Amino acid sequence: MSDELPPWEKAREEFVAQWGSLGTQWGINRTMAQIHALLMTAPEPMCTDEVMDKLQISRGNAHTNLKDLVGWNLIRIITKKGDRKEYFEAEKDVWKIFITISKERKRREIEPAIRLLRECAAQTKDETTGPGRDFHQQMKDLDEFLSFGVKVGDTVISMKHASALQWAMRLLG
Amino acid sequence: MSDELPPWEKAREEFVAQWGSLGTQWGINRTMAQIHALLMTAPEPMCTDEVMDKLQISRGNAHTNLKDLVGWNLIRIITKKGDRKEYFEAEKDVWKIFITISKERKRREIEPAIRLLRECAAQTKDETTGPGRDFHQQMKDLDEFLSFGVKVGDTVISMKHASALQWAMRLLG
DNA sequence: TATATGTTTCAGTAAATACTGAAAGTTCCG
DNA sequence: CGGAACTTTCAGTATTTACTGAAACATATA
Repeated sequence: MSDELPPWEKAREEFVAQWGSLGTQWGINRTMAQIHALLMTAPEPMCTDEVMDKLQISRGNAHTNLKDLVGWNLIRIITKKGDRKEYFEAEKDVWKIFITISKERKRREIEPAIRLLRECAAQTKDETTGPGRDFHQQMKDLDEFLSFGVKVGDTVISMKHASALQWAMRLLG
Repeated sequence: MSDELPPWEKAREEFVAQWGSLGTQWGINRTMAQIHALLMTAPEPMCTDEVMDKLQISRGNAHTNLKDLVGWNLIRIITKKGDRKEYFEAEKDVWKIFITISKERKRREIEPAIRLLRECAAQTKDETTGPGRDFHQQMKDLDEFLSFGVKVGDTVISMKHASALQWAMRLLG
């Protein structure tokens, strides 16, 4: 019952474990981050049972988090012919991962915030003096900043990696 | 016992409540996000008791989260002469808030990730074939991407708001 | 020094979140 | 149809995280 791990798998296990911890700081649950790390470093697509086995987690947990990752567009389902199982494969291209995460965060986190800010600004648009006016202005400032950020973000994620790189280099240069 | 709220305070209460919910999605606890929202929209610095009262939370909770926000450099302590109480005031300038949050997230979330990636890359630097080599390359790609992102971020947050704006405008074309 | 005013800590508890495992559901195939 | 192979759901439970409230601590002032 000796488990001889290829040496790189040792590093991989550390990566998976630690990436999980880091994920929690980002408001991502540990298991989801671990599965993502596991698949990002998988030579081949993996099925649910393999994931369960590697991470020592239940079927329900593996299933839920795999499907959540599919929902984030960070992994996709692969089917092999003559095999009814679903296999999962992660996007490995760093630029594409970045774009995917940016889009999802924009949709889930930034846009709702902007809606709130506009709602609050609208409710106070008639305030023209004192604290009421300041509040209105603060809502507008935050809205403007986030909206502008979204616009910049949209431009960047519409770029090819090479163009974005070139553009960023000019900034650093 | 009627509580006549100035109309803008109605909007403010919604803002505080909702900002709290949004915060949880970012991995920030609800109370901390609410206090931040409260102080960002406070006409005057507030003391612990005022925060407790407005948000209906305990002294311990208020205290812990106020101090955490001070630790994030998002609010600062104000003392008034002839008054022993501590008052808290939030940074209201949107660009400064952005810079502060960027710096803290870099320190708490990005830098540890980079350390992990380098550690894992180092452990596999001798892998020259097959999955081991791919793993090594993936660690390097992720490292390079994040490190480059940090460099760009550092440049941006070292800029005056106006310069950053001008630069971003050029991108949007 | 005694007291008043405020701050900090923390053990206990409450609430939110994540996980398990088994049952129910689905699809394919003989 | 009947059952094998796989996926999905979800009630119950475990774990983590957040919160309370009271006691301990600190400091200024009478």
